[in-house]
Amino acid sequence: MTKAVKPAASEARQYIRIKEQILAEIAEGKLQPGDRVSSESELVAAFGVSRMTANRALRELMFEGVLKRSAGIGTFVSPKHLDVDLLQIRNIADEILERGHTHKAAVVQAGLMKADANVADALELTLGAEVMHSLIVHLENDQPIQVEERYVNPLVAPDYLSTDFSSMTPNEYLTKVAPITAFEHIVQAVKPDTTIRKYLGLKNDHPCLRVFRRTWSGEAVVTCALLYYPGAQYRLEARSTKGPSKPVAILGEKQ
Amino acid sequence: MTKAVKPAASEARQYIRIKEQILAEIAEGKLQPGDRVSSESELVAAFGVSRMTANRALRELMFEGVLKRSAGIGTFVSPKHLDVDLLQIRNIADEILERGHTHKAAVVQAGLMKADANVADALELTLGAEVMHSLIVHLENDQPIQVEERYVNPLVAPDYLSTDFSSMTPNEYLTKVAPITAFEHIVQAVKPDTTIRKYLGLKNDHPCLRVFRRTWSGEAVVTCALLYYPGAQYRLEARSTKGPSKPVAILGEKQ
DNA sequence: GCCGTTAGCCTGTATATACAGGTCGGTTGG
DNA sequence: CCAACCGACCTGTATATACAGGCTAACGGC
Repeated sequence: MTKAVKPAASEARQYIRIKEQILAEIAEGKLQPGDRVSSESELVAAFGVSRMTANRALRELMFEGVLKRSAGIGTFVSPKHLDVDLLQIRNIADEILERGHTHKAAVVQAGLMKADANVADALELTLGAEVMHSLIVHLENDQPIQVEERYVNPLVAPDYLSTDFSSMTPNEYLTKVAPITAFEHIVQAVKPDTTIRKYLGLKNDHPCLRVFRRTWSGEAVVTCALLYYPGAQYRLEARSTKGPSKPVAILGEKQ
Repeated sequence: MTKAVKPAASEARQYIRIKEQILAEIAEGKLQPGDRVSSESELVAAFGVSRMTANRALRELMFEGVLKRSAGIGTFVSPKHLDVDLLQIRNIADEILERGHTHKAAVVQAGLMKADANVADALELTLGAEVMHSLIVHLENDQPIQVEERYVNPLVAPDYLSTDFSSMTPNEYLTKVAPITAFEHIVQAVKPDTTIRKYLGLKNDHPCLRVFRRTWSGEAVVTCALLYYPGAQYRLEARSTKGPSKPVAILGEKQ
């Protein structure tokens, strides 16, 4: 036992290692929903950590919905652990073309800028780092259908700004140069500000769906974007893998 | 100094007390989004706890999206602290309770009805089949926070209507009788109609997030629901399993 | 005046230890 | 035979301590 000094040099934090191993075993099916996972003291022995560290790993996984714990019994893989990996990351251009319509992208703005606090935070870069920025309006049959404000990590996709967005959407390009390994979507209903209203050609009180989306490739954040959709016209679907294949009318809407 | 024994008899756990006080100060406006909250060592002094306990309280509030922390700077109130996790299918009651608030469910309507075309389609039943229907308003601290209009497949959950929804949410009950094996979420931004506005206490032009949600148990559709959230206050998060753990400010919102 | 060092505060991580209380199975006494 | 008890194991909470590394402001030398 090394004497309570620094544990793993500059390596991955201990509790992260434990979490990763458990997640890996769930991913490869070694641990099934309902299965019991190692107790805190078993992890102490296996990883050579203190119980508080094992406790933290298990507690966080419980918070994240992966595990369920109960005192006196043990820790178990949560039964409702669906593989949620796909929230349909679709290309807006493909969707429009599928409907038999034309797609155009109007680049309103594109250039370099220094990251402010929010952008730096979102891209996991330092304050003031140089990032690429673009503002694009997507048109379906020449009608605006989406406003896309995007910030791109130049370390991952240095050639972003020289892409021709009329032949390839930003998303398409970025997916090509850096395959997505993780993503995050935060969805809100908002009243769009005047700029967005102007680009989308909306009336004052028109509700709008705003998606804040970030994608990762490995450890690096590739890009984050604010996507504005005129609300009533657009829908975002999230499905588990076993979900439905056939689209269904949303209740409360006229067919 | 009391010697590391039992701290507060059988009373509220220390870290919960700290979390509750911070949440209370946010609720009553004493702490505004962006404000700095007490540092760990200040909490140590104020509550007479160890730093690890203060650390846990702050860390959990960060996980829940209430606070943002950065080493060397301090801990700050997150610009947004209400959220719903879209893919981690969470219970609205749990979420509210976690925030230290009270949850009540007001059953506005409940009964049997014949499925119209849309409902039959959504539940994968035949037109005119008998289905169960409920309209429930969820209240957080007696403020309406969600309207839930639900249709339930009687073949899967025949006892649905006799459930006591004050002690158990519909979702909770249905998950118990029929474990979810798949789900579908469709999200839209809408202008709520007068009925929904009335229940949520919203102004005319307030945007609203509407989630159309269906869940399966095996081959059968268990239930479908329309969930209305007051838009600006609410957000939905969708993440891949390897996604970020730390909440980030949404671009375009003031810090 | 400018720049670099430093001291001090902050969070992040990790350890060892302690006591509480829940659950379960086995042993013991009626 | 059954019930009551006990001990083993588990999680939950809390403490005190330690070292790391990010950030800032103040001080001092050139």
